[in-house]
Amino acid sequence: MIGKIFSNNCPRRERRKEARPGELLAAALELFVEKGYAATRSEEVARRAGVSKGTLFLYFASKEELFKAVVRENIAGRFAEWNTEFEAFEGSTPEMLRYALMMWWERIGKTPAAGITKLMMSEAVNFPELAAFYQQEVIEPGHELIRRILQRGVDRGEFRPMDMEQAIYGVLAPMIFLMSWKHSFGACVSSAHLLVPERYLEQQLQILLHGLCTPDAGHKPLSQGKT
Amino acid sequence: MIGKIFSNNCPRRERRKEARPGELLAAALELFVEKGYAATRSEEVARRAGVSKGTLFLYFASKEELFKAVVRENIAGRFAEWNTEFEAFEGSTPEMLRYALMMWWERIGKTPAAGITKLMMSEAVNFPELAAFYQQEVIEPGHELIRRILQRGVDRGEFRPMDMEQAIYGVLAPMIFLMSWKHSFGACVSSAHLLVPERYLEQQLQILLHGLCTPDAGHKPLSQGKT
DNA sequence: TACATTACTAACCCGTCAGTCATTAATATG
DNA sequence: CATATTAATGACTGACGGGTTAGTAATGTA
Repeated sequence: MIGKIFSNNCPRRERRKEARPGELLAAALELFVEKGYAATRSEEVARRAGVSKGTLFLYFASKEELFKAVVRENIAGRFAEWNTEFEAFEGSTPEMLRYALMMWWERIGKTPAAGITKLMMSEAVNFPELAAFYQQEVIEPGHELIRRILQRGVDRGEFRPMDMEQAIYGVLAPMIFLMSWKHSFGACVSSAHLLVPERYLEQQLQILLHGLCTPDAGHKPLSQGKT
Repeated sequence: MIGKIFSNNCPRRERRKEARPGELLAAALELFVEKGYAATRSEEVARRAGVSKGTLFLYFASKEELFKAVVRENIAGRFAEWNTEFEAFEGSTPEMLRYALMMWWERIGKTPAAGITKLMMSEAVNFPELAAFYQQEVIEPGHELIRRILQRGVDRGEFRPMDMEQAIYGVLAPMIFLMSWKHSFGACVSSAHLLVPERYLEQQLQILLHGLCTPDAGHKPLSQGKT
């Protein structure tokens, strides 16, 4: 755990060089997600990790470097793995899209890491260096991943030909909205219950695939039960 | 001639009690949208409105009250008008949905007012009082408006029956995402051109209505040109 | 002209926070 | 034990920003 409390006879100054960076990163992730980048006090990060502020700056050169390390640890480092996973996928592209959405939800969306994306949207304007970093390390790989899925669908005749760039945002938007909402108004009691992530994603997927309209002709009806 | 520092026609202290509030609100809107709530310095708002910081606090009790006034002026005050406009609408509900999206884009989305929504998503967690205010004055009326449109579609047999609350977010998400993106990464050069609002909205509408799948049977193909 | 009112300003107060550095103590070594 | 090394500390600094207020000047009124 983070932030041990030493009751009486414990030494004030533990020396644990190996463990500090990880504990500081964990504390930083929590606080950045909770309060945003600018509003997070480095002293509080340190305290939550059970050290003093000086120690934080011993392991990370600045608040900005600390944040970059958090992003690398929690998001940027995972794209390689996902790319290979999707190259091996064998089902239909609609299935692939569902799989991608659900996997994303399990591994990012429902975890604290989702808060980082929301945070970056919030602070990109005020911290252009962080924005450029995020653009390069997260946004571009993410777009590439979605683009490949959609292209596969078009190539196999499962999706209509489409304006690819806009369609990428069509897939991205529901996910980014979900993260942003969950970490903003979703955290306020009065509206927390209205948006139910799993149901929302399921419905977004149905909309993406079939739209809202009634099945005019031989159009398959909305069947939510099975894979 | 001796000590005269004010060279010519530049009076330092104009007295224009009537004009100040409007000018301060305009300056505040610009700066809040540009930098966010917390990052906006009240002194800069004052300077942009051509007065000193003291004067700002003469007209608005606090930074928070200033912000609320900006929200009222630019968003909250308009729902009544929109509600009556939609009650008089006579076309099909898909047409109504398109009209709503396009009208929203013209009157909010493409204006600086859109930045306020993005801003609120960013700072809701850190300023719960502002969040509650916004929830009450903007979010709830907005939801109600969308709910009415979707319900009309279902009642008239144009839309499938649906989980109404999640579907509201299905309509809201593309709009909110567009605002957020436009005012965050959209403002960074490297990705600004990728998301083209008008085309994005058009495609979102097509997706909402017809989905991404190929027209299995008598399903209309995607025709973007006309009304 | 003399005096009253008030819109406006500049300077100030007080709290906050990223980052620094002299000091302290835990460990290693002999 | 003595001594060296270094992980860890927390008081300190300088800059910043919301809000206040004593005082100034524009206007009104006689």
